[in-house]
Amino acid sequence: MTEQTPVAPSTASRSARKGKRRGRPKKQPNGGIDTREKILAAAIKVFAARGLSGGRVNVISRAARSNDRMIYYYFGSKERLFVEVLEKVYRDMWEAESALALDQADPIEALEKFVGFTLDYYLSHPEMLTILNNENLLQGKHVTKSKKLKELSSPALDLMERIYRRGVEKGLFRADVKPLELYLSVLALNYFYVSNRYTLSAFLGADLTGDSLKSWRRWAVDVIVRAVRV
Amino acid sequence: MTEQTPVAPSTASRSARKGKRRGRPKKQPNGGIDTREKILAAAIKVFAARGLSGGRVNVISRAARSNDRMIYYYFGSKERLFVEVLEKVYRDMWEAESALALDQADPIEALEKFVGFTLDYYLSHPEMLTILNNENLLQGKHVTKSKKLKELSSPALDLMERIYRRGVEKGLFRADVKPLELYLSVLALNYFYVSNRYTLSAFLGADLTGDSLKSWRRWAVDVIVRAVRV
Amino acid sequence: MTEQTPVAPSTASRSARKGKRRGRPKKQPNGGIDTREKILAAAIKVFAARGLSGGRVNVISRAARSNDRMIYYYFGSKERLFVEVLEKVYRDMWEAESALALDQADPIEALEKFVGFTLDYYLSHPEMLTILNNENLLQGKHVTKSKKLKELSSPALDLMERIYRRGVEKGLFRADVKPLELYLSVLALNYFYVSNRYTLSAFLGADLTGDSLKSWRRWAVDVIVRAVRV
Amino acid sequence: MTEQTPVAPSTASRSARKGKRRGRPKKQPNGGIDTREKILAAAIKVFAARGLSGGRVNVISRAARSNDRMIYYYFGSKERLFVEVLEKVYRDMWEAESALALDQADPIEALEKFVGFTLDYYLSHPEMLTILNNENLLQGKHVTKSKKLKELSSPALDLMERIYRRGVEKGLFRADVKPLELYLSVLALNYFYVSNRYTLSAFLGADLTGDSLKSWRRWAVDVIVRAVRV
DNA sequence: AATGAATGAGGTTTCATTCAT
DNA sequence: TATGAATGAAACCTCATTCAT
Repeated sequence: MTEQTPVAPSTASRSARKGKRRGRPKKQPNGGIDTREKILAAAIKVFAARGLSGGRVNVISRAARSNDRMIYYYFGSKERLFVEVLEKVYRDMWEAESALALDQADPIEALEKFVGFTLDYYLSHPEMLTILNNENLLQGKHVTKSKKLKELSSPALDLMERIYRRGVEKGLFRADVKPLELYLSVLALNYFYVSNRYTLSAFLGADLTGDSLKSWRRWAVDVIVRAVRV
Repeated sequence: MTEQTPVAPSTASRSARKGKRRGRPKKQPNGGIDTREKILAAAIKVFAARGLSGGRVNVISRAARSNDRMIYYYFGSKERLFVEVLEKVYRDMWEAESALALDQADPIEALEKFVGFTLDYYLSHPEMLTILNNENLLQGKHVTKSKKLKELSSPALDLMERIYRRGVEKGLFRADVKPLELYLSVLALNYFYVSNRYTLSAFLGADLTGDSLKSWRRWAVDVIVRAVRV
Repeated sequence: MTEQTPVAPSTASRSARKGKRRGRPKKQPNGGIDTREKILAAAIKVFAARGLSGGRVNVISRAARSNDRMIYYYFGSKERLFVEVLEKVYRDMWEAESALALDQADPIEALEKFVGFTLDYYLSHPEMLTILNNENLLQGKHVTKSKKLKELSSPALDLMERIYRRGVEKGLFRADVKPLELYLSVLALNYFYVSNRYTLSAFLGADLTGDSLKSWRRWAVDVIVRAVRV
Repeated sequence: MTEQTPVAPSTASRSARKGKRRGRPKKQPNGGIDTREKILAAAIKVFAARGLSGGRVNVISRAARSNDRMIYYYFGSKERLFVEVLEKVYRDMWEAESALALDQADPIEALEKFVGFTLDYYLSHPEMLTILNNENLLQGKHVTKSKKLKELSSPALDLMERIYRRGVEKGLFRADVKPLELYLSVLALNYFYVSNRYTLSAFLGADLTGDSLKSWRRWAVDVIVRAVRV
């Protein structure tokens, strides 16, 4: 599920319908809620691939095998659809983070697993990165608006704090580290690598998948562990 | 039904309208090249603020105190303008990097300075980040196209390689580090922090300037140094 | 120089403008297909009067009492609209030709009627000529594209073949004539006269309507009949 | 010299010039009048290939290896350039017609040669046809304006009158024919065939060159001769 | 719940033409 | 004579959105 997928080659002209089609229009209701989900899923792909302003309502509805009108029916506007996309993208990530059961593990090992998880999540959900980039472009405009997002917050940060504290208690980690900064560093190393792989590989002439990726994974773990180890 | 019918009074070719121009035209040629520069500068701002698809040609030309037409005169299309913007943004950074004179410095200190430089550059050139993000969104489409960009490459990577080698020679750094990964890590830590400050501060409820920024600067240096030190 | 700068007050996505619409929108849906027909009819007039490149989308939509957008809604592009115009113009002529019931008539008389019909059709459908001229200018570009046109073909050619054969059987016509060439000659004589009347009358200083037209009609019939008569 | 030739692939974007070019502009005067001729020649091709409204000033200047400005320098406007094109196209044809020395020949043979000449001229100067078609589209607008054109007139019509008179005198031709109509018929048969070859061959599925052309040539001569012979 | 039709505003691009040197 | 720079007007086309059924 890369942002390369369907999303339609963007050229397809919406219309040019011939005068033939006269028989009653074929409405195919399917329970309703289903359409909503399909639109949301399509919107994630499209916004991820083209950004907010580049993602066309039309392209989304087409990718959802529905029609423009339904987007307004369910979401009211393109922008509100985008907010829902943001919410879903975050919620999905937080759900995945919640499933991480690292509280019992050895702190160092927990750290390693957390780094790996982050990298894997970004790799398997690249849409998350581009959508966040977009939100950063707009200076957090929608994130700020969304009540849902403000109410929640990343379970991973809490997790990181717990891991860190246990590491300190066990005498494994130095005590003068801010868990938030540690946490952000994990994100940073992985976010950058995944998000910038296209421009990077253009310059470095090497693709950043395969062995390079494995090497980076080891390196990122190493950097993080060394950052806290006494 | 002859072709004579209403269809409007007009005239087949636009030239027939000649002489009707009213109000004195205010053309203020200035040697040409100047306009080009102004457009490029304006485009950097606008694309940085709104992205490629969100950055309106019209807004750019106005910001450059010129008119749409000149964009096409000098650049041919919005997209080619974007490519030039990309080129300029990279070139500017590489020029700044070239001014770094860290070859004589103590390797550790050189590393520290390099981290600091990167952070400062991103902070003072945030347009670089959003423009790169956009390019990543488009999967490096334009970077790949630009011959200029492919021919050049970051002086900083070379610099980092030299610093690292000297550190190893002096017995300060461990020998099993890939300079490229070290280099990317410096970028990653700073890129992420600056690029994501809006969404991050929305979630973390704290702004990431001021003291937080100072703290991050120290932390980033620390992370990098620890990553290579024996 | 942050992306915050002036650059205009706007908003990245157009949707933010919502709700500002003033004055009541006057949409007058009419079942749809009607608008399509009106556009097509208007397009015939406009393209006939100004050619493909001279025929402005804007002028067409206004003549159809609709708006530009609907042209794209129904036809996709100006060029596809032109193709449909071509198709319609041909189809209309072929329909008219189909109504010719000349199979029972005396071959000579049938020939005469056919010549007259052609002249009359061109006179009453001058748009046909200019549109065809345009297509010839473009070297048959659109005719070649249209599947519909390629599938069909002029009933008149068949008719001409039948008339000719009967004439030969009855010993009225000489046997060494190619019906296709005979047919083309009928078109040629009438096409030229009607199509070139403006330039011709400019040079000849006489208008080609009225008596001149009557005279030409007799002449054309005469030429064609003499061409085949034994 | 078909209208297919250079004329530039129409896609070439006029500008997108880089900021490099700083040295003094290279003016390469060449005697002046030469440029004028080159523009006129280029304009004939371009207007022939695209019509008046479709023929871009820019494309013309480029095809003439000059620049837009020179068109205005020499011709004042696109439309006046078109008028000159019209004039030249007519003048060239009249010159060719003047070279026809058919006054001594046998009337029948003269007729045959005249038909052949017309066909050949159209075939070798297809630009003539499309440019005339264009002028007809515009209802003779420019032809009417041009004083030069009105002062002159086709030598061929005079020639035809002389041939016809001699034919009548010799008892070869019937006496009740209007030479003008005879003349127009010659033009018509050839004009139609050459002008419509693209659309015709699209429908008839056969190209109209080669053998078909030879056949048509014989046929046209035959039609004309039969039209006047007693 | 679902959809075809309609639309205003504006987006990118092109055009003929003029200015200034 | 020649040319680069500049420009208003408009061309084609697209977008998000609403109406009406």
